[in-house]
Amino acid sequence: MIHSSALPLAISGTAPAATASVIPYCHLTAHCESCCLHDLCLPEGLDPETTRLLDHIVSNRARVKRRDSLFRPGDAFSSVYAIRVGTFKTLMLAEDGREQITGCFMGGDLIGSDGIGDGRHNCGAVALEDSEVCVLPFEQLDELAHKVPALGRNLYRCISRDVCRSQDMMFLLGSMRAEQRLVAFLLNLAARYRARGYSGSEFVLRMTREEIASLLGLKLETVSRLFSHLQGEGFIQVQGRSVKLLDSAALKRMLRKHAEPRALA
Amino acid sequence: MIHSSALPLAISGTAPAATASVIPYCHLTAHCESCCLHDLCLPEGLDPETTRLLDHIVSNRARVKRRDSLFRPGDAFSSVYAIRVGTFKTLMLAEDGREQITGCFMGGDLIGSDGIGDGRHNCGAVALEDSEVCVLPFEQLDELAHKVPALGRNLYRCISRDVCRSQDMMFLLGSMRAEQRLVAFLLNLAARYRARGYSGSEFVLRMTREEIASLLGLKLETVSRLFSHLQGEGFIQVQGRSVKLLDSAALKRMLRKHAEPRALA
DNA sequence: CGACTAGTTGAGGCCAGTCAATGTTGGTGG
DNA sequence: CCACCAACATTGACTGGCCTCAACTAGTCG
Repeated sequence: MIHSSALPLAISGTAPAATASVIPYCHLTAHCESCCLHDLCLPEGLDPETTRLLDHIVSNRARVKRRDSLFRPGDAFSSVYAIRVGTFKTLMLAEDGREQITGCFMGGDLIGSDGIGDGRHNCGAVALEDSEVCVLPFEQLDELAHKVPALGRNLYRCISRDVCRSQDMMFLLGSMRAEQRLVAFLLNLAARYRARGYSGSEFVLRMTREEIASLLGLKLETVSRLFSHLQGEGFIQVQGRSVKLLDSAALKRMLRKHAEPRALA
Repeated sequence: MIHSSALPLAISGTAPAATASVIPYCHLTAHCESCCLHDLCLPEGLDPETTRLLDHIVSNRARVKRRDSLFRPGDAFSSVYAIRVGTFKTLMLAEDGREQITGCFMGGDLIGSDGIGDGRHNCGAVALEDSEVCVLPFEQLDELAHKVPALGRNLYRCISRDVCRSQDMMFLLGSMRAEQRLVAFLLNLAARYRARGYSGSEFVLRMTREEIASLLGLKLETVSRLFSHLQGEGFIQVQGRSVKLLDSAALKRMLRKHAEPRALA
């Protein structure tokens, strides 16, 4: 059982008490300017001076332990968060407690922008491993953006990309079969790891089968079976959460057609 | 057959030639200040002076005829659009030409923000009936937002709400059964019509069964059957595209449980 | 060791998809 | 005005992909 509700919140909405549990992060090593994710994150393309200004906005950098919530659905919105290290899932809760995972985010991704709209977070964010985020109080961010147009632009861009990401996900959920969904998920992960300088053909999943299933609108047994099947076909190699993509070209081909009526050999 | 690709574009990306086909709209009746959608749209909460400034930004108001595209997937991004009158669907195209509908938008909604991210529209927007939009060139909008912080805030809010809307849709596609999806869709429409001063219990669908099916990740026959079934249960009344919600409470109850194990009578 | 979590695999059932026939509606032209 | 046609919608019969239920394995932690 995941006692997520019993675990202490790393950061919770605006409650001052909660921030006390934030483990202080060494500021010497944490500057946008020198951050290796610079080009994937908010400061992308900004000049050094602006980057330094942005650096001052980052009120604190927080560690979030595995399974802790960065924010929860319904929490008052105050900040957006840039992931420095680690991985997060975003989720929504049904009335009966079941969770629907809506996204998987890694270093350089900005999360929490869903709260700008009406001051409350629509989804929650939970760390999939011990992680670190830069806390960007939105008030201050917005203020700085008015002084530095380029930053405002970048912020719009980040949020807009979130819209696109969600649209892509709706496309996946609305029009792909189970196997295609998993393949699309794997290829998406691969591309994002590659963009971050890691191997795009060999990586470790941060999610359980159940979490992957939830994200893809499937059941865990189905995901497990699909992994086995893709391995059987020689397209991938799976060992628990370690995945190796053996034939990316073949995988990409699987996304082409909706349901090929079994073409002849 | 929908010859959408053969139909003239009302407005297409940045090509100046395309704007020639925009049917000029009577400017006398089209001011944000006096627009009845004022409170649902970008100028929400802005003071009269700012609203007037925003009004000047609206370079033109365009009529888009039924089945015409306002923008297409891959089009260069230049503007966002506020719907004045009518309804639009947004869609994405698979390689094989099939379309996946990702949203349904009506008066007051802002569409096109998916293009801010990387300068190209991720999805397309097609009018479901003869419609009118306010064209908001993003460059100018952004510029004005720097002078008027409140406008910038509203713009962030609008885009963020888009993120929430997409998340809600992912929740629907990922965790609801067919009937629940249709019910959620109907209740969502009802709420939006109500917010616009129309009846929330009796309205006309702007989409075909096939379009509704695509939006909900189903097939048209399934949607048709579900309509018949909901009518049979006495929850709604359907006649083609005219829908009457007879028992909203019962409909809302249907969204509660994932799959009730057939409770006894 | 026992308890628990995570993952795999099998058997069977059901929901929604597929295929197909028919009915309905709305626009167009004789 | 009606005939005609195409698009839209409904309904039935059947199928199959994914879910459900269940058993079993492996790894981890107190």
